[in-house]
Amino acid sequence: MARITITDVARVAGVSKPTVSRVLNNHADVSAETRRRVMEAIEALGYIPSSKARSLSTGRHGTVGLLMRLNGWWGFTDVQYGIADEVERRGWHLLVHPLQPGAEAERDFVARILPGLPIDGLILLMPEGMLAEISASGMPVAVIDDRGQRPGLPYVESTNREGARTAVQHLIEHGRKRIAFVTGQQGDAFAKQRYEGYLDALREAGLPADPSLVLRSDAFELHPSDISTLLPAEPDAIFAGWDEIAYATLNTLHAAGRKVPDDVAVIGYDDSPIARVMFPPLTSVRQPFRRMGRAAVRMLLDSLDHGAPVANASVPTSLVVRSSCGPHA
Amino acid sequence: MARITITDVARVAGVSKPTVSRVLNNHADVSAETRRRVMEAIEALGYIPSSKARSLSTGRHGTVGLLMRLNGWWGFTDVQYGIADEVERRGWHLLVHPLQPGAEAERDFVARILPGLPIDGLILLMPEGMLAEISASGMPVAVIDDRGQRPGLPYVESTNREGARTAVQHLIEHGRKRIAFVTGQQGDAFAKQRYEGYLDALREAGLPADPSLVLRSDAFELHPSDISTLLPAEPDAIFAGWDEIAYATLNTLHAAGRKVPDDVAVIGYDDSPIARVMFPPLTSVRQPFRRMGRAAVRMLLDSLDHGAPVANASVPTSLVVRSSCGPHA
DNA sequence: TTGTACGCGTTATCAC
DNA sequence: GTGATAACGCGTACAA
Repeated sequence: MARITITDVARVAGVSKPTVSRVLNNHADVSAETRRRVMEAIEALGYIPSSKARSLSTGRHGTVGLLMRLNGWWGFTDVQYGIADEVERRGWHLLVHPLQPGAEAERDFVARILPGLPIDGLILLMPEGMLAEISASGMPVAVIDDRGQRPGLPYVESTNREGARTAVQHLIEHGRKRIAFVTGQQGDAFAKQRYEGYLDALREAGLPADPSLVLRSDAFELHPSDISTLLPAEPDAIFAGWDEIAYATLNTLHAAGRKVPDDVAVIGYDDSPIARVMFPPLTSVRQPFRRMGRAAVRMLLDSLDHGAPVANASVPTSLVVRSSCGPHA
Repeated sequence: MARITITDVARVAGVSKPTVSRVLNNHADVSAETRRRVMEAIEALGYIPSSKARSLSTGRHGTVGLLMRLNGWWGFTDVQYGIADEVERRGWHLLVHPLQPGAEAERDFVARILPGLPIDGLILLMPEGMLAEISASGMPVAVIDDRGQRPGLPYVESTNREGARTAVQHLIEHGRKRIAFVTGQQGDAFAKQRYEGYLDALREAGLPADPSLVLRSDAFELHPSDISTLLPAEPDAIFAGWDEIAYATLNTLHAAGRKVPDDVAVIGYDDSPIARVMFPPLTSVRQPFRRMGRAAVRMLLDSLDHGAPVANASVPTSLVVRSSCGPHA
């Protein structure tokens, strides 16, 4: 049997095609009686609009794109769920495109692939280099990234500075006084902000900022040999820039014979899947990945739908308390 | 400036629209000379086909759907990457749709949402209940699931039985003789298959199958109080049905004062992100999630493109050796 | 408030 | 091997 089209609905309802279209798109200028008749016909026929025809006619796919890289980062799924859910809530769809690694592949993507993708906007998660080119290509974009501001583009970040402050406050509430801070990628905005939050908490508590308790490295990965350089300063707590560093910190402390949390409390950042199974289970700051995805969608679609101006969003973190900082206060 | 269409290309190349279309779609019946002229015009104009118009004309979106649930499972990203990559390789696209939890939401999905999605086929990852309804709705489907066969539907699984056998062989090669097996969800196919593989390895090595070394539960989560019931049988190795159970097993052994791997070796299944950070780091069987995603795409598109018959695939696991089974043999 | 006429860009059909 | 023409199903001026 042939597909049921808007023409069939119009015939059954005894109206014209455009009237059916008006009803479908909630235009105001349709009488209640006509609208009812049309709705009945739609229901009776089981009519479902053709997204194909609609796309051609409107010039829109009703689809938002999301790029995904090979080296799957554990938080990706959560961000994607937030995006997908918000997108569907607004009657749009989510297209996921795998991005091949390498600079050349990225250039190829912008030049040859992106223009052919059935999408009306793109959400970029921690973009590496090609942001400017994409944006220049005319594709509307929203960025989720906490490694630096994106002037002129809508972007979402989480409250790194406040999250870090909360973490250090937690340590202070547990009676710690000599609190160390370890991070890698010190050049990135998020690492700087977490350091600022660390200083904020110390200052508010009237604790001195001791440089010998701070290790900020450019590296992505920190090893026990790095972290152990902090031990002579006798910290009674260590705030790690993210959970992987907290893991290396725990190993360092165990190897040095320090008990966690009795001798040294440890707190991480990100609440990654590994936090729960560390020894001891790691207290950590959780980033609101789903909400960040949602916020990005809202910014993108608001600008697409009714030309909303470029906006930014900063969503708050929360603290997940386990046992690496000792018994609750 | 207006969009460049097939008409522009035809005009510049001095041919008709259908001829350009034939070139674009690699139809054989175009002379080499004409093809060259058309390609030149395409290049010169920077023409990019409209996916919108193409969809309407062909009746296809060129898009495959993937359902995603809220309770993000850690392996989802990998499967999705495999799917996305294979889909793009074949010139299709991937649409990700969030599935709301609850039976009612699932019914609503099949009845009202699915027919309106811009997709031509659907990949189901560990579907819960609605598989039959979806399949009955006429939407082509491929299933990735290792919890049981799906007669009449294309599905992908991994070699659970062989994977388990490899794990137990690994323990045997490390000199272990009293090897225990712990699993939950014993009713599911994958748990049964892993048990079979465990028995296979014992049999091949001439080791007795001691029932007091086997714990098969219906539960999803196992606790130290469950697992410790195995200890009186004095196992020198424990094969856990999956990594979460291995984690509970490690905790149980530590609490009982058994050293791992000296007294008892432990091996897991899945190579989940937590395996690496356990104490000691867990040796585990890795499932080829990306390849499973790829296989599902191939089955789905082959049947969509040239009506390939319903097929199944079983992709092999691999062993990731860490230190929970002692030094290498 | 409703209907007529047309365009969106492509592919398929059928001549030539 | 190539070209004219007709769909595909919907939205939208514009007219009534």
